[in-house]
Amino acid sequence: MEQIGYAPPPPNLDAVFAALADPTRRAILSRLAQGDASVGELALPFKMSQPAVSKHLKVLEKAGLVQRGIDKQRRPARLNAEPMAAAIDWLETFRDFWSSSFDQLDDLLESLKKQTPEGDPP
Amino acid sequence: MEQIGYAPPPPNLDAVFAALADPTRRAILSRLAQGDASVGELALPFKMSQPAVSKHLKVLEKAGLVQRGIDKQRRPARLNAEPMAAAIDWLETFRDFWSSSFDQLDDLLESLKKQTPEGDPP
DNA sequence: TTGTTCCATAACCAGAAGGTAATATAAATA
DNA sequence: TATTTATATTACCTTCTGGTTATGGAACAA
Repeated sequence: MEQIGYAPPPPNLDAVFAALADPTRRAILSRLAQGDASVGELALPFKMSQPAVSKHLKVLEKAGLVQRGIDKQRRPARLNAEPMAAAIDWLETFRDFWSSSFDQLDDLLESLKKQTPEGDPP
Repeated sequence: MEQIGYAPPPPNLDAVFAALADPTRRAILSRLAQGDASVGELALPFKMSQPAVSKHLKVLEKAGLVQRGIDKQRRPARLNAEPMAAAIDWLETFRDFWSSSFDQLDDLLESLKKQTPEGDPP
């Protein structure tokens, strides 16, 4: 028995969000939250070919969301949620903006009477 | 002055995560966190054509992350972070899995000695 | 050894994504 | 009215994505 692919790369938000953008992959992650699963086990409930699932797993793996093991002929997948924390970290920087969504429309109407204001981007 | 596109659609995680998967779009969102901006203002710092930015804005709009206004010839974009909350909600369901990332490798090694366990998917 | 199970890989395809340049449109300005 | 400004739209191109079938290889089982 072995383990491959040590030292998962630092979370790449591009890859992480892209991986999460597919419903099949999110379902796979949810499934893996209940325990490791082989490719075959994952392929069953989704009416999809086995190679398709292998592809999805590879996308999840490159995003660091899944690690693979080796167990006889199987290559069990295990959830690695750390990149999700990175995604949340990024999203949290916007937290201020969804607490005050009340009079947001009023704000918009108001702000547009003046000219558009400040700001220099990345 | 007017406002268009009322009643933003309920957050679609597919669209939200896909929108977030592009670094230009994340940069646009960060920029908008500092204040509304017109298309031209957004296009400047990114060395990209104006139509490209318009496309990105449309993706963000469909994901509900941005609302557009009308101010004379301008169509200022405003951040709407609510869909981010939905994204976080989904991600938070995995929170258990990134607190215990210590001996995760050991866990993996251990679990693979037995057969793969339980679980029935979506 | 032979077959079977589990998975990966290759080749292929249609459609979506991300970019461009060129053009059209709408509102402000001269 | 003519021009300029701000944005959208169109047409086009290339690359990526998500799926397929077919095939190959490794490990177990008979």
